[in-house]
Amino acid sequence: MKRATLRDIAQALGITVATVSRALKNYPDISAATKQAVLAAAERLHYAPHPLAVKLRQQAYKVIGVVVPDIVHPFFSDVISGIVDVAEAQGYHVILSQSNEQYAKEIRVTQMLQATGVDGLLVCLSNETTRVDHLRELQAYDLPVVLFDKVSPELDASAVVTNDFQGGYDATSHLIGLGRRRVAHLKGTPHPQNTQRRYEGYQAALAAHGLPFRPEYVLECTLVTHEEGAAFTRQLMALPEPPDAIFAVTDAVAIGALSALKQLGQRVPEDVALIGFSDWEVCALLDPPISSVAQPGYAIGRRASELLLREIIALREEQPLVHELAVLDAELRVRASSGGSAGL
Amino acid sequence: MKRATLRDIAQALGITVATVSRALKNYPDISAATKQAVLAAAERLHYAPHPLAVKLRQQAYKVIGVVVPDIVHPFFSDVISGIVDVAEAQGYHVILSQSNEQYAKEIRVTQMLQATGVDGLLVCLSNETTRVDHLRELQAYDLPVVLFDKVSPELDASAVVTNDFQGGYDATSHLIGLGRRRVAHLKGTPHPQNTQRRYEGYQAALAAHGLPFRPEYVLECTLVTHEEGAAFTRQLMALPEPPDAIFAVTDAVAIGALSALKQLGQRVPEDVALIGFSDWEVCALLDPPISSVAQPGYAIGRRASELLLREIIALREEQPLVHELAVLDAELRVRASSGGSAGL
DNA sequence: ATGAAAGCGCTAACAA
DNA sequence: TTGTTAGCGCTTTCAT
Repeated sequence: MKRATLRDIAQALGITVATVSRALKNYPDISAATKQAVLAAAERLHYAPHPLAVKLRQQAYKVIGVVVPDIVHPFFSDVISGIVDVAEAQGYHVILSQSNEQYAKEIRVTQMLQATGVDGLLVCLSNETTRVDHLRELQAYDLPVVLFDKVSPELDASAVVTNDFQGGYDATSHLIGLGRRRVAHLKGTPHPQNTQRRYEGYQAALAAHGLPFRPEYVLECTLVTHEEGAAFTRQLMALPEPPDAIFAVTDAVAIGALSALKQLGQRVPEDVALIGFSDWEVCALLDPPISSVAQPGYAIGRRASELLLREIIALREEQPLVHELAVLDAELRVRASSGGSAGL
Repeated sequence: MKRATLRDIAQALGITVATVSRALKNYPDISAATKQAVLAAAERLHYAPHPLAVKLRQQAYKVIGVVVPDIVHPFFSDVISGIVDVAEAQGYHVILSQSNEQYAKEIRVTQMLQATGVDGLLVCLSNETTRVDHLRELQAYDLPVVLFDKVSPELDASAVVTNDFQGGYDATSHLIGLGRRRVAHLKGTPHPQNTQRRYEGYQAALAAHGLPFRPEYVLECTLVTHEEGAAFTRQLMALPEPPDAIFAVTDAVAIGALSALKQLGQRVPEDVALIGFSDWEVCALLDPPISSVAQPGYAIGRRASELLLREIIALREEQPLVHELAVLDAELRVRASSGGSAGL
């Protein structure tokens, strides 16, 4: 069945497309009779407006593009879900792309998305990305861009991020609050900045509680795998004065730390308390369940989507557009690995 | 900066848009001089074709719509990733929607996607969905639809599914091959059919190995949570003759079974061997690591995407379109919970 | 209350 | 080799 157009209806009724168009969107000056006839014909012919034609005419696509490093990732699934929910509620659709953490692919997909005619772009930078010219370029074409999670201060754009500093601070304070005085940190790399902020939060918490910063208690994970977590934990426990608590930059690292500790015969949390970051579902299922700091993925997605849609609308109405940085708090989820009672 | 159009270039050069259009897509009959001039002007003005105009003209959007019950789900993430990879390689974009397992929302989003003008639709039916008229309707408008994972024989369309029967058969045979003779199954509900097929595979494996089907060894999970898995496992172990192996319809159920078994002092796999379905990442991290049957999510996404794109092209070229049902095998991942050596 | 016509930006058959 | 023209399907101003 061929798609019905306005002209099909017009011809069937012996009137013009203009009249049909008006009847369909109940314009004031239209006779009840023609309106009925048009509606009936539209129904009968299964008429639906051609979206491309409408959008070409109105110069608005009602589609936003999203670029994440990796679709298959619990955090990004959450974010995407938040983005989609907000966008759909406002009649927008979401086109999804992944950069696979590659700078070159990020450039390619952002350009493809622009070429597809999206009204705006939501981007989480890849780990490889240090320059943001490809995004500045898009902005130069009046395409609003909002960054989330992994962002860059280089780009003059709205952004939504987790409060990693607060997360790191809370995790460390929590361990100290348990009475631990030798708190180690398995940190991430300086770039991207997210994990660096967690490290700063760790340092700030030590300072705030009057504990010394001991460089031998800080090891830098470059792979951020559980194997690395296990290896570094063995290294920490081999110190003359081993730590009595470990804050891992990520749950993968924390899981590795847990298995290493168990293997070394250390009790968790009695001998060594442990906390991770991200709050993967696994954390709750391990033995003991691992405490973790939950990132507000869904909320980040919603917020980013809201900011972008606002900018799209502001742009269309030629209103001034002021960028906003939203920092959403991470939430401490205490479980047995840093259990309050057992740990003291 | 306003978007440059063909006319901008044409005016700047004192030629017509047709010539510009041709120069830009290196048509044969075009003078080297004008071609250079056009290219230079296009570059200077940052010209990019307006996607909506191109697509309206060519009646092809190069966008496909995807409907999944839930974006935040490891299996669907895999599928989506496969879909996106294939689509992007062919210059198509992917619009993502979720039905939240609700029939009404599924209808709404499929219609929204049609209204957005996608070239085709990839749908995983919600658990609530029993009727498929909303999809037949789309097909009637020449919109190709390909189902995946949760499909319906009611719809005359291509489909891509996991071989759940084979997965259930393999899991059960594996347990029997370990020497187990009292194999229980924590099954799913009859609808959707996926888990029913696993159950049928279980039954077939019993029969194939000459073991009796014992109804008291089969319990139906309606919530499919780990709490339910734990409760049913306690129920199984309270039987006069408790099972020596359990095949759980899902990893969540298997995880619950594992914790119940440990709590009851049963050794896994020595006393009771255990296997789940889906191969969640957690499985490998638990103690003992749980064997599971992996669903080929990424491959399903790729295949579904390929089938849909093929149908879109066939439709455009008015070629006959023959539907295809692709059944992809599930893969047994043996771990310690059904460890070959320890279990005998 | 309705029609005629222009135009969104692009492509392509036909002319010259 | 380039221009002219028509048209994709729709909206909207201007005229009637």
